[in-house]
Amino acid sequence: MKQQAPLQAAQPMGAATPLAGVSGMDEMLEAKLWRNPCWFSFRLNYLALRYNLPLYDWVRRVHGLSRPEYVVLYSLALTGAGCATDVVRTSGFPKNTLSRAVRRIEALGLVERRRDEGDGRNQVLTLSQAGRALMEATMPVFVAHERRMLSGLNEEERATLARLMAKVVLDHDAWPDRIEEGRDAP
Amino acid sequence: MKQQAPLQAAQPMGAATPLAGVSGMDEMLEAKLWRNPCWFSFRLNYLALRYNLPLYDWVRRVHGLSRPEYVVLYSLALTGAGCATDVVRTSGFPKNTLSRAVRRIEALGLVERRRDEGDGRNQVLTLSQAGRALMEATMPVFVAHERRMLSGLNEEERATLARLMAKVVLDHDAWPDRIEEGRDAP
DNA sequence: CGGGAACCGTTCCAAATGGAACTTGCGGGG
DNA sequence: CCCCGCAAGTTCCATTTGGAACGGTTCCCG
Repeated sequence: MKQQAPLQAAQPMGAATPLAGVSGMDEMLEAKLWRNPCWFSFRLNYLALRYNLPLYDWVRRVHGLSRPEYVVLYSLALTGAGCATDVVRTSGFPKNTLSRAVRRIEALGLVERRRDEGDGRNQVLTLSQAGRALMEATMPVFVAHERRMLSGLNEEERATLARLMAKVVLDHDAWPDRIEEGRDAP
Repeated sequence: MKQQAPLQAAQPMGAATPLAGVSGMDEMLEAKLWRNPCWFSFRLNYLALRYNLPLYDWVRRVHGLSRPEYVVLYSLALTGAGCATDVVRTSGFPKNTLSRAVRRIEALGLVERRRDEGDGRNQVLTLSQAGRALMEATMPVFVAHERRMLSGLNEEERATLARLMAKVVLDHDAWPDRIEEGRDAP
Protein backbone atom coordinates (compact mmCIF):
# COMPACT_ATOMS: atom_id res chain seq x y z
CA MET A 1 0.00 0.00 0.00
CA LYS A 2 3.00 2.32 0.27
CA GLN A 3 1.55 4.77 2.73
CA GLN A 4 3.68 7.63 3.92
CA ALA A 5 4.62 7.68 7.56
CA PRO A 6 1.77 9.35 9.43
CA LEU A 7 2.56 12.17 11.83
CA GLN A 8 4.18 10.52 14.75
CA ALA A 9 1.95 9.75 17.70
CA ALA A 10 3.67 12.21 20.04
CA GLN A 11 2.75 10.73 23.39
CA PRO A 12 2.76 7.06 24.36
CA MET A 13 -0.72 7.50 25.77
CA GLY A 14 -0.78 5.38 28.85
CA ALA A 15 -1.19 1.66 29.22
CA ALA A 16 -3.49 1.10 26.27
CA THR A 17 -2.34 -1.27 23.57
CA PRO A 18 -3.85 -2.06 20.17
CA LEU A 19 -5.76 -5.25 21.06
CA ALA A 20 -3.69 -7.18 18.60
CA GLY A 21 -6.21 -9.63 17.21
CA VAL A 22 -9.02 -7.45 15.82
CA SER A 23 -9.02 -8.35 12.17
CA GLY A 24 -12.15 -6.97 10.48
CA MET A 25 -11.45 -3.74 12.29
CA ASP A 26 -11.51 -0.69 10.15
CA GLU A 27 -7.99 0.54 9.50
CA MET A 28 -8.89 4.18 9.90
CA LEU A 29 -10.81 3.60 13.10
CA GLU A 30 -7.81 1.87 14.55
CA ALA A 31 -5.52 4.71 13.57
CA LYS A 32 -7.83 7.24 15.17
CA LEU A 33 -8.01 5.22 18.35
CA TRP A 34 -4.41 4.18 18.81
CA ARG A 35 -2.19 6.39 16.72
CA ASN A 36 -3.87 9.68 17.37
CA PRO A 37 -2.27 12.48 19.33
CA CYS A 38 -5.79 13.74 19.96
CA TRP A 39 -7.00 10.48 21.42
CA PHE A 40 -9.48 12.17 23.71
CA SER A 41 -11.27 14.25 21.14
CA PHE A 42 -11.66 11.37 18.78
CA ARG A 43 -13.27 9.16 21.40
CA LEU A 44 -15.46 12.04 22.39
CA ASN A 45 -16.66 12.92 18.94
CA TYR A 46 -17.10 9.37 17.80
CA LEU A 47 -19.17 8.40 20.80
CA ALA A 48 -21.20 11.58 20.69
CA LEU A 49 -22.04 10.92 17.07
CA ARG A 50 -23.04 7.35 17.61
CA TYR A 51 -25.18 8.48 20.47
CA ASN A 52 -26.81 11.51 18.90
CA LEU A 53 -27.54 10.52 15.34
CA PRO A 54 -29.89 7.60 15.94
CA LEU A 55 -31.70 9.22 18.84
CA TYR A 56 -32.34 12.62 17.35
CA ASP A 57 -33.31 11.04 14.10
CA TRP A 58 -35.83 8.99 16.05
CA VAL A 59 -37.18 12.05 17.88
CA ARG A 60 -37.62 13.83 14.60
CA ARG A 61 -39.42 10.98 12.86
CA VAL A 62 -41.66 10.05 15.75
CA HIS A 63 -42.31 13.39 17.43
CA GLY A 64 -41.40 15.96 14.82
CA LEU A 65 -38.93 17.80 17.02
CA SER A 66 -35.49 19.00 16.03
CA ARG A 67 -32.47 18.44 18.18
CA PRO A 68 -32.31 21.93 19.68
CA GLU A 69 -36.02 21.75 20.44
CA TYR A 70 -35.62 18.48 22.24
CA VAL A 71 -32.57 19.73 24.08
CA VAL A 72 -34.55 22.60 25.54
CA LEU A 73 -37.26 20.24 26.71
CA TYR A 74 -34.69 17.88 28.16
CA SER A 75 -32.95 20.66 30.02
CA LEU A 76 -36.21 21.82 31.53
CA ALA A 77 -37.14 18.30 32.53
CA LEU A 78 -33.98 18.14 34.57
CA THR A 79 -34.12 21.52 36.24
CA GLY A 80 -37.81 22.26 36.37
CA ALA A 81 -37.29 25.79 35.09
CA GLY A 82 -34.68 27.92 33.41
CA CYS A 83 -34.07 30.54 30.81
CA ALA A 84 -32.80 30.18 27.27
CA THR A 85 -29.32 31.31 28.18
CA ASP A 86 -28.96 28.51 30.70
CA VAL A 87 -29.50 26.11 27.85
CA VAL A 88 -27.06 28.01 25.67
CA ARG A 89 -24.37 27.62 28.28
CA THR A 90 -24.95 23.95 29.02
CA SER A 91 -25.63 22.79 25.47
CA GLY A 92 -23.44 25.00 23.31
CA PHE A 93 -26.08 25.73 20.69
CA PRO A 94 -26.02 29.34 19.51
CA LYS A 95 -28.61 31.52 21.07
CA ASN A 96 -30.52 32.32 17.93
CA THR A 97 -31.00 28.64 17.24
CA LEU A 98 -32.39 28.16 20.73
CA SER A 99 -34.54 31.24 20.40
CA ARG A 100 -36.24 29.64 17.42
CA ALA A 101 -36.49 26.32 19.21
CA VAL A 102 -38.21 27.91 22.18
CA ARG A 103 -40.64 29.74 19.98
CA ARG A 104 -41.63 26.54 18.21
CA ILE A 105 -42.06 24.33 21.26
CA GLU A 106 -44.04 27.10 22.87
CA ALA A 107 -46.30 27.21 19.82
CA LEU A 108 -46.68 23.45 20.11
CA GLY A 109 -47.81 23.90 23.70
CA LEU A 110 -44.90 22.00 25.18
CA VAL A 111 -43.46 24.83 27.27
CA GLU A 112 -44.75 27.96 28.90
CA ARG A 113 -42.77 31.13 29.04
CA ARG A 114 -43.21 34.21 31.18
CA ARG A 115 -41.13 37.25 31.89
CA ASP A 116 -38.97 37.07 34.94
CA GLU A 117 -40.21 39.53 37.56
CA GLY A 118 -37.19 41.31 38.92
CA ASP A 119 -35.15 40.96 35.75
CA GLY A 120 -37.01 41.91 32.66
CA ARG A 121 -34.35 40.53 30.35
CA ASN A 122 -34.83 36.92 31.30
CA GLN A 123 -37.79 34.78 30.52
CA VAL A 124 -38.55 31.76 32.61
CA LEU A 125 -39.38 28.56 30.77
CA THR A 126 -41.28 25.64 32.25
CA LEU A 127 -42.61 22.44 30.79
CA SER A 128 -46.34 22.28 30.24
CA GLN A 129 -48.27 19.17 31.10
CA ALA A 130 -47.93 18.00 27.51
CA GLY A 131 -44.24 18.72 27.57
CA ARG A 132 -43.76 16.71 30.70
CA ALA A 133 -45.73 13.84 29.23
CA LEU A 134 -43.59 13.91 26.11
CA MET A 135 -40.43 13.77 28.15
CA GLU A 136 -41.68 10.91 30.24
CA ALA A 137 -42.48 8.99 27.08
CA THR A 138 -39.16 9.66 25.36
CA MET A 139 -36.53 9.67 28.08
CA PRO A 140 -36.55 5.88 28.46
CA VAL A 141 -35.45 5.56 24.85
CA PHE A 142 -32.49 7.83 25.50
CA VAL A 143 -31.58 6.02 28.68
CA ALA A 144 -31.83 2.64 26.96
CA HIS A 145 -29.56 3.70 24.13
CA GLU A 146 -26.98 5.01 26.54
CA ARG A 147 -27.09 1.81 28.57
CA ARG A 148 -26.62 -0.23 25.47
CA MET A 149 -23.60 1.80 24.45
CA LEU A 150 -22.10 1.32 27.90
CA SER A 151 -22.98 -2.33 28.25
CA GLY A 152 -19.40 -3.40 27.66
CA LEU A 153 -18.37 -1.77 30.93
CA ASN A 154 -19.09 -3.23 34.33
CA GLU A 155 -20.60 -1.22 37.15
CA GLU A 156 -17.30 -0.15 38.57
CA GLU A 157 -15.90 0.91 35.24
CA ARG A 158 -18.99 2.99 34.56
CA ALA A 159 -18.63 4.72 37.91
CA THR A 160 -14.98 5.49 37.19
CA LEU A 161 -15.82 6.83 33.77
CA ALA A 162 -18.57 9.03 35.20
CA ARG A 163 -16.25 10.36 37.85
CA LEU A 164 -13.35 11.12 35.53
CA MET A 165 -15.47 12.79 32.89
CA ALA A 166 -17.18 14.89 35.55
CA LYS A 167 -13.83 15.94 36.88
CA VAL A 168 -12.90 17.20 33.45
CA VAL A 169 -16.22 19.01 33.00
CA LEU A 170 -15.81 20.79 36.32
CA ASP A 171 -12.65 22.46 35.04
CA HIS A 172 -14.63 24.09 32.31
CA ASP A 173 -14.01 27.70 33.11
CA ALA A 174 -10.28 27.33 32.72
CA TRP A 175 -10.78 26.64 29.01
CA PRO A 176 -10.67 29.28 26.29
CA ASP A 177 -13.80 29.97 24.29
CA ARG A 178 -11.72 31.30 21.47
CA ILE A 179 -8.23 30.57 20.26
CA GLU A 180 -6.20 33.51 19.14
CA GLU A 181 -4.87 33.93 15.65
CA GLY A 182 -1.12 33.70 15.71
CA ARG A 183 -0.59 30.92 18.15
CA ASP A 184 0.87 27.76 16.77
CA ALA A 185 2.99 26.79 19.75
CA PRO A 186 2.00 28.44 23.02
CA MET B 1 -38.50 28.93 43.35
CA LYS B 2 -41.28 26.33 43.40
CA GLN B 3 -39.88 24.04 40.78
CA GLN B 4 -41.71 20.85 40.00
CA ALA B 5 -39.98 17.61 40.86
CA PRO B 6 -37.74 16.74 37.93
CA LEU B 7 -37.94 13.29 36.44
CA GLN B 8 -36.34 11.04 38.98
CA ALA B 9 -32.73 10.17 38.43
CA ALA B 10 -33.34 6.49 37.79
CA GLN B 11 -29.96 5.06 38.65
CA PRO B 12 -27.72 6.03 41.55
CA MET B 13 -24.86 6.40 39.12
CA GLY B 14 -21.91 5.02 40.94
CA ALA B 15 -19.75 6.64 43.57
CA ALA B 16 -19.91 10.18 42.28
CA THR B 17 -21.21 12.83 44.63
CA PRO B 18 -22.10 16.47 44.04
CA LEU B 19 -18.93 18.14 45.31
CA ALA B 20 -20.97 20.00 47.87
CA GLY B 21 -19.27 23.35 48.00
CA VAL B 22 -19.38 24.67 44.41
CA SER B 23 -21.32 27.87 44.80
CA GLY B 24 -21.11 29.97 41.64
CA MET B 25 -21.82 26.77 39.78
CA ASP B 26 -24.50 27.01 37.21
CA GLU B 27 -27.66 25.37 38.47
CA MET B 28 -28.48 23.76 35.14
CA LEU B 29 -24.96 22.46 34.65
CA GLU B 30 -25.12 20.83 38.01
CA ALA B 31 -28.44 19.21 37.23
CA LYS B 32 -27.11 17.85 33.98
CA LEU B 33 -24.05 16.46 35.69
CA TRP B 34 -25.52 14.97 38.82
CA ARG B 35 -29.25 14.52 38.40
CA ASN B 36 -29.27 13.26 34.85
CA PRO B 37 -30.28 9.74 33.92
CA CYS B 38 -28.23 10.24 30.76
CA TRP B 39 -25.08 11.21 32.60
CA PHE B 40 -22.82 9.79 29.92
CA SER B 41 -24.30 11.56 26.95
CA PHE B 42 -24.27 14.90 28.69
CA ARG B 43 -20.60 14.68 29.59
CA LEU B 44 -19.89 13.53 26.07
CA ASN B 45 -21.76 16.29 24.32
CA TYR B 46 -20.62 19.01 26.63
CA LEU B 47 -16.96 18.11 26.32
CA ALA B 48 -17.20 17.62 22.58
CA LEU B 49 -18.69 21.06 22.20
CA ARG B 50 -16.13 22.78 24.34
CA TYR B 51 -13.48 21.03 22.35
CA ASN B 52 -14.82 21.54 18.86
CA LEU B 53 -16.21 25.04 18.84
CA PRO B 54 -13.06 27.02 19.59
CA LEU B 55 -10.80 24.85 17.47
CA TYR B 56 -12.88 24.68 14.33
CA ASP B 57 -13.66 28.33 14.62
CA TRP B 58 -9.91 28.95 14.74
CA VAL B 59 -9.27 26.72 11.71
CA ARG B 60 -11.89 28.59 9.77
CA ARG B 61 -10.60 32.05 10.65
CA VAL B 62 -6.94 31.27 10.17
CA HIS B 63 -6.96 28.73 7.35
CA GLY B 64 -10.37 29.12 5.75
CA LEU B 65 -11.30 25.47 6.12
CA SER B 66 -14.64 24.13 7.31
CA ARG B 67 -14.89 21.40 9.89
CA PRO B 68 -15.59 18.57 7.43
CA GLU B 69 -12.70 19.72 5.28
CA TYR B 70 -10.32 19.70 8.19
CA VAL B 71 -11.62 16.34 9.35
CA VAL B 72 -10.74 14.76 6.03
CA LEU B 73 -7.22 16.19 6.20
CA TYR B 74 -6.85 15.04 9.77
CA SER B 75 -7.98 11.54 8.92
CA LEU B 76 -5.49 11.31 6.10
CA ALA B 77 -2.71 12.62 8.29
CA LEU B 78 -3.30 9.71 10.61
CA THR B 79 -3.65 6.92 8.10
CA GLY B 80 -1.60 8.15 5.18
CA ALA B 81 -4.32 7.23 2.70
CA GLY B 82 -7.98 6.34 2.59
CA CYS B 83 -11.22 6.84 0.73
CA ALA B 84 -14.09 9.14 1.51
CA THR B 85 -16.20 6.36 2.93
CA ASP B 86 -13.57 5.56 5.55
CA VAL B 87 -13.98 9.10 6.77
CA VAL B 88 -17.76 8.79 6.68
CA ARG B 89 -17.59 5.78 8.94
CA THR B 90 -15.12 7.18 11.43
CA SER B 91 -16.44 10.73 11.56
CA GLY B 92 -20.19 10.38 11.08
CA PHE B 93 -20.53 13.21 8.60
CA PRO B 94 -22.95 12.44 5.78
CA LYS B 95 -21.28 11.39 2.60
CA ASN B 96 -22.47 14.27 0.48
CA THR B 97 -20.96 16.72 2.95
CA LEU B 98 -17.66 14.89 2.73
CA SER B 99 -17.88 14.70 -1.03
CA ARG B 100 -18.00 18.48 -1.16
CA ALA B 101 -15.21 18.75 1.40
CA VAL B 102 -12.96 16.49 -0.67
CA ARG B 103 -13.66 18.42 -3.81
CA ARG B 104 -12.75 21.70 -2.16
CA ILE B 105 -9.54 20.58 -0.47
CA GLU B 106 -8.50 18.98 -3.73
CA ALA B 107 -9.11 22.27 -5.53
CA LEU B 108 -6.99 23.96 -2.87
CA GLY B 109 -4.20 21.52 -3.60
CA LEU B 110 -4.20 19.97 -0.16
CA VAL B 111 -5.04 16.42 -1.22
CA GLU B 112 -4.58 14.29 -4.28
CA ARG B 113 -7.13 11.81 -5.43
CA ARG B 114 -6.85 8.96 -7.87
CA ARG B 115 -9.07 6.06 -8.83
CA ASP B 116 -8.43 2.81 -7.05
CA GLU B 117 -7.12 0.23 -9.49
CA GLY B 118 -8.99 -2.97 -8.83
CA ASP B 119 -12.13 -1.27 -7.58
CA GLY B 120 -13.22 1.57 -9.76
CA ARG B 121 -15.78 2.78 -7.24
CA ASN B 122 -13.26 3.84 -4.64
CA GLN B 123 -10.95 6.77 -4.90
CA VAL B 124 -7.77 6.90 -2.90
CA LEU B 125 -7.01 10.16 -1.14
CA THR B 126 -3.57 11.25 0.01
CA LEU B 127 -2.23 14.46 1.47
CA SER B 128 -0.19 16.62 -0.85
CA GLN B 129 2.95 18.27 0.37
CA ALA B 130 0.96 21.40 1.14
CA GLY B 131 -1.65 19.36 2.97
CA ARG B 132 0.98 17.70 5.08
CA ALA B 133 2.54 21.06 5.90
CA LEU B 134 -0.83 22.43 6.92
CA MET B 135 -1.41 19.52 9.23
CA GLU B 136 1.97 19.84 10.82
CA ALA B 137 1.30 23.50 11.47
CA THR B 138 -2.17 23.01 12.93
CA MET B 139 -2.08 19.75 14.86
CA PRO B 140 -0.12 21.24 17.76
CA VAL B 141 -2.98 23.66 18.38
CA PHE B 142 -5.41 20.79 18.61
CA VAL B 143 -3.14 18.81 20.87
CA ALA B 144 -2.57 21.80 23.11
CA HIS B 145 -6.27 22.45 23.51
CA GLU B 146 -6.92 18.85 24.38
CA ARG B 147 -4.11 18.84 26.93
CA ARG B 148 -5.47 21.96 28.50
CA MET B 149 -8.91 20.44 28.81
CA LEU B 150 -7.42 17.37 30.46
CA SER B 151 -5.00 19.21 32.68
CA GLY B 152 -7.14 18.56 35.76
CA LEU B 153 -6.40 14.84 35.48
CA ASN B 154 -3.10 13.27 36.42
CA GLU B 155 -1.27 10.86 34.16
CA GLU B 156 -2.87 7.78 35.61
CA GLU B 157 -6.37 9.20 35.40
CA ARG B 158 -5.82 10.13 31.78
CA ALA B 159 -4.67 6.61 30.98
CA THR B 160 -7.73 5.16 32.69
CA LEU B 161 -10.01 7.51 30.82
CA ALA B 162 -8.38 6.63 27.51
CA ARG B 163 -8.72 2.94 28.22
CA LEU B 164 -12.35 3.05 29.30
CA MET B 165 -13.48 5.22 26.42
CA ALA B 166 -11.65 2.99 23.97
CA LYS B 167 -13.35 -0.03 25.45
CA VAL B 168 -16.70 1.59 24.77
CA VAL B 169 -15.73 2.56 21.22
CA LEU B 170 -14.66 -0.98 20.42
CA ASP B 171 -18.20 -2.21 21.07
CA HIS B 172 -19.44 -0.01 18.32
CA ASP B 173 -20.93 -2.57 16.03
CA ALA B 174 -23.32 -3.79 18.67
CA TRP B 175 -25.09 -0.44 18.55
CA PRO B 176 -28.09 0.35 16.36
CA ASP B 177 -27.75 2.97 13.63
CA ARG B 178 -31.45 3.55 13.71
CA ILE B 179 -34.07 3.27 16.40
CA GLU B 180 -37.38 1.83 15.35
CA GLU B 181 -40.63 3.69 15.59
CA GLY B 182 -42.79 2.05 18.17
CA ARG B 183 -40.27 1.27 20.82
CA ASP B 184 -40.67 3.10 24.06
CA ALA B 185 -39.65 0.33 26.42
CA PRO B 186 -37.67 -2.48 24.80
C1' DC C 1 -28.31 60.48 38.70
C1' DG C 2 -26.68 59.46 33.93
C1' DG C 3 -24.08 57.29 30.38
C1' DG C 4 -21.67 53.33 28.96
C1' DA C 5 -20.95 48.41 29.26
C1' DA C 6 -22.92 43.96 29.60
C1' DC C 7 -26.71 40.90 28.90
C1' DC C 8 -30.96 38.53 27.11
C1' DG C 9 -33.54 37.48 23.39
C1' DT C 10 -34.88 38.37 18.40
C1' DT C 11 -34.37 39.14 13.40
C1' DC C 12 -31.94 38.95 9.01
C1' DC C 13 -29.71 36.62 5.47
C1' DA C 14 -25.91 34.26 3.20
C1' DA C 15 -24.05 29.80 3.57
C1' DA C 16 -23.83 25.12 5.12
C1' DT C 17 -26.42 21.01 5.71
C1' DG C 18 -28.32 16.55 4.81
C1' DG C 19 -32.22 13.49 2.80
C1' DA C 20 -33.32 11.57 -1.53
C1' DA C 21 -32.58 10.45 -6.01
C1' DC C 22 -29.08 9.47 -9.42
C1' DT C 23 -24.69 7.59 -11.78
C1' DT C 24 -21.25 4.37 -12.21
C1' DG C 25 -18.78 0.18 -10.98
C1' DC C 26 -18.72 -4.71 -8.65
C1' DG C 27 -20.46 -9.07 -7.64
C1' DG C 28 -23.46 -13.30 -7.27
C1' DG C 29 -27.10 -16.48 -8.53
C1' DG C 30 -30.22 -18.10 -11.98
C1' DC D 1 -23.81 -14.42 -19.34
C1' DC D 2 -26.93 -11.22 -17.77
C1' DC D 3 -29.78 -9.17 -14.30
C1' DC D 4 -30.61 -7.52 -9.86
C1' DG D 5 -28.77 -5.83 -5.64
C1' DC D 6 -25.46 -3.19 -3.46
C1' DA D 7 -21.62 0.10 -2.57
C1' DA D 8 -18.99 4.65 -3.58
C1' DG D 9 -19.53 9.32 -4.93
C1' DT D 10 -22.15 13.07 -6.82
C1' DT D 11 -26.00 16.30 -7.60
C1' DC D 12 -30.29 18.61 -6.36
C1' DC D 13 -32.87 21.38 -3.49
C1' DA D 14 -35.64 22.52 0.57
C1' DT D 15 -34.44 23.35 5.21
C1' DT D 16 -31.50 24.59 8.93
C1' DT D 17 -27.88 26.95 10.61
C1' DG D 18 -25.23 30.48 12.89
C1' DG D 19 -22.60 35.12 12.50
C1' DA D 20 -23.76 39.85 12.85
C1' DA D 21 -26.49 43.54 13.87
C1' DC D 22 -30.39 45.17 16.67
C1' DG D 23 -33.84 46.55 20.56
C1' DG D 24 -34.84 46.49 25.20
C1' DT D 25 -33.27 45.93 30.15
C1' DT D 26 -30.20 45.99 34.01
C1' DC D 27 -25.94 46.96 36.25
C1' DC D 28 -21.90 49.63 37.40
C1' DC D 29 -19.21 53.53 38.25
C1' DG D 30 -18.09 58.17 38.13
